[in-house]
Amino acid sequence: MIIATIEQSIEELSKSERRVADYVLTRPNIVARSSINDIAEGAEVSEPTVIRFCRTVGCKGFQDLKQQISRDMGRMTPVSYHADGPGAFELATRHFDRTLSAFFTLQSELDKSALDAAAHILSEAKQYFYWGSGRSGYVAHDAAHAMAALGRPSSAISDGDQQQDIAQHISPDTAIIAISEEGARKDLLAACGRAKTQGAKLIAITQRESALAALGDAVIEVMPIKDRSVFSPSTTRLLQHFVLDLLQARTAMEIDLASSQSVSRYGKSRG
Amino acid sequence: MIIATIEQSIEELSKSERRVADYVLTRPNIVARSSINDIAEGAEVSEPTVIRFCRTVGCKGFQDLKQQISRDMGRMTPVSYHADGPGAFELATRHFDRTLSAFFTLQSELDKSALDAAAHILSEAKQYFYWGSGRSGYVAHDAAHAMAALGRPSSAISDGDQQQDIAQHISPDTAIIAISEEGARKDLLAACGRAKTQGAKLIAITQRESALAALGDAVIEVMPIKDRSVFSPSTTRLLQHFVLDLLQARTAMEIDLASSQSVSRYGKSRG
DNA sequence: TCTTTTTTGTAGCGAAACTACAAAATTTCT
DNA sequence: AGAAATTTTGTAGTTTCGCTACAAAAAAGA
Repeated sequence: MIIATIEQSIEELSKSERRVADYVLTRPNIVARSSINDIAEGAEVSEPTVIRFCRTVGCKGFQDLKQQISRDMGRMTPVSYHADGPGAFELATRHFDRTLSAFFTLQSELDKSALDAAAHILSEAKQYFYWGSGRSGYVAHDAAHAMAALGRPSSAISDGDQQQDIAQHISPDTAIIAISEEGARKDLLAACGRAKTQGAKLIAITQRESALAALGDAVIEVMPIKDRSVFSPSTTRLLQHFVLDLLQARTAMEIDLASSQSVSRYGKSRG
Repeated sequence: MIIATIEQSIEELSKSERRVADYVLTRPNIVARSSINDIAEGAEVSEPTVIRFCRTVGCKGFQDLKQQISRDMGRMTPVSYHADGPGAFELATRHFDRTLSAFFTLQSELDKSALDAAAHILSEAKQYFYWGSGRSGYVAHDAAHAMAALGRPSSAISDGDQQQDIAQHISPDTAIIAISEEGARKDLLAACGRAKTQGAKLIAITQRESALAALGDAVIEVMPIKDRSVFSPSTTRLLQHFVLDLLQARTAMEIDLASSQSVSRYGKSRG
């Protein structure tokens, strides 16, 4: 943001200060590693002018300017991540690129309050079912495996019929975690709907505004990555894994918190 | 990704340095605006210890550390505000950081010739077995599922005994893809050894210099991510998934290439 | 237990950021 | 145009900061 600020306020600057601005704008990365002296020499002004420049563009001092520039650079880097360059055509590079940018996008779009809501549901449920079909089925199994470490019974079902059978007799203290890229599978939707009428809570890990998302008590949005290249690996399932890791960790915290609070309520009252 | 680097190298630090690490990790934003003195006092160590800490985690000095932290904070503070609970933002952020940096590391260390070698083996084999235990088992199943799209019989076995049974009667036109974080499971190693004596080819997806790696005809190195934080999601398995995606795509190309060459031999000879 | 190695802190140096003040340069007003 | 006022820029100096050299303390090994 500081870079933009400098660009905008460049007209209000004095002659010398403008030279500093030019110098900074043309090589921000270098400036972030330079001393005042370096910049004063480079822009051919005196050191205090550099400091005055910092103040005029809204920084507390030179250190502050450098820091804000670094921050900006951090924001810039991931966006235009080696879009081209030697070997950009190469398979591994392209795949890396695509995967990383998918993660960056997820990072910026992830709704943390939804994550909290989901973790809260899980912390209050007594048992978990992970439902997913096809490739999401493996994700479900993996997540159930990991979740078992929290001490609650958790299992994964990747068969639609089984899901429906279970939904018939599900108890209200159960949480369903439904995983689906598109969120449109009929059998999964039916099973989830049935489970909800039985009182179970539903956490949906799927695409925004899908039918499954509409059903969920908490919805963690994971966008399906469309990729029409000949050999299309499913990046989405990596994101699903990631989100479920996050959910597990968050739930563990939630449970931990709840138990320590109930301890203190009885054991550590002060007065 | 200095934050993740610090988290990962925390076990290699000395007692005092670890206190600095704790201090920095719990308030990175403040540290980015502090002097060495502030941090020395806050972490209750001497100033040189702080500098030594910077060096151990790979920074050039204290300034460099601050700058990298600022950069990270820029990356971590996207559009969405962290207006939600105290824990959620931190958790998600750190997890993103850790995951992305793992991918970056993998990218820089991935041996593409090993990938080619493995793809070549797969293109010549008639059937595939994916072997993995525990959490790697789910990875194996997922990969086998995806590989089936190439038209070769492929299956996943996550049980050690079954692996050994199969190894006994394996045919030489089989390729084993063994997936293991540590690469030290005895039953898996025994099965792989047996399969090799039967003439099968072995592709190892595991850590460098492990026992399993020593056995492999092609070895794709995936480093295990040590993380002793209370709730530790397995980033390594994401890398495994990724590498297997890459392998699948590369193999598809290889097969495609081989078939088109044999076509051209008869149909497109030039002269 | 004594030696060797590692870890941590003390003291001090040089450079860096910042301030106070004065000299130019620019503008304003007669 | 020329003096006063104002703004802009630079010089010199102060303080703080980052860093290094070295020594003390702690831990590990013999």
